[in-house]
Amino acid sequence: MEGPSINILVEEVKSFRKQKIESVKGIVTTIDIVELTGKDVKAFKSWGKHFLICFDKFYLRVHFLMFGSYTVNTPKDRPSKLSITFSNGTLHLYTCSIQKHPGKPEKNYDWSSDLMSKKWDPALTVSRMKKFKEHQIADVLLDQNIFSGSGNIIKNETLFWLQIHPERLISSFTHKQLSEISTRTRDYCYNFFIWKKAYTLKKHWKIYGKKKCLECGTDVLKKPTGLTKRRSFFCPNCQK
DNA sequence: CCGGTTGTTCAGCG
DNA sequence: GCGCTGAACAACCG
Repeated sequence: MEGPSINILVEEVKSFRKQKIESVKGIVTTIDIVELTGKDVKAFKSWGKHFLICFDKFYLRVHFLMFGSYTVNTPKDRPSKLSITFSNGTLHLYTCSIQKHPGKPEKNYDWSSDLMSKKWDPALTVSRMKKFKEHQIADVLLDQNIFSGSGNIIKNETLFWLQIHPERLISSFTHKQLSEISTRTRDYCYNFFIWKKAYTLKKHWKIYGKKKCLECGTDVLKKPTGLTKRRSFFCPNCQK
């Protein structure tokens, strides 16, 4: 699950904000769920791919990784990791990593790297990119400390949009190009958010999962690239 | 039905 | 203590 999806989740649970937890259940073992009962949720936040459930003196950090999912109200046909019931509904979390952290998330998170945040800072992003001169752009676009919330779909689609080869090194770009890459990645995240809410995300994929380049008809290459070895889909003709 | 994956963490090594 | 590698985990889709 990529960053924009977490922002959609935050929207979906808006009605639970500032509500008291009536009951909890789940198979999660990393936290003590009993103590959640009766507490008020102060806020739901996101940072990158992290979904944060904030309480007065601590917060829960939920990460959905590859296979995580959630539902609001309608449970799935298997036990949830954690289900939180309020007077007006229940949030069910499945197959995710849940951690409890003391204090406020503001102490641990810097939103200047979060692509979906109002605090996202393009100049800081470019300066962070420049520290990885000999790394491939595809790897840097997956680095959560630089592009918090970016994932493999966002990486591939943004690089195709920019007609950039995923294995190009950071050192091969000018400052202006790095700036362009960062702002387009942010723009793609906003599109992802809109498209996903409209259930038209897949329809907009131009390279991810494709066999032929939609621009020129060339066979799309599908290759594990860089240190991360995540699959890069790219057109060897269009992307330089 | 099998192979692949919208991802991260950690053990083990040199 | 570092950088690097591969394993482990997990559920759904085509």
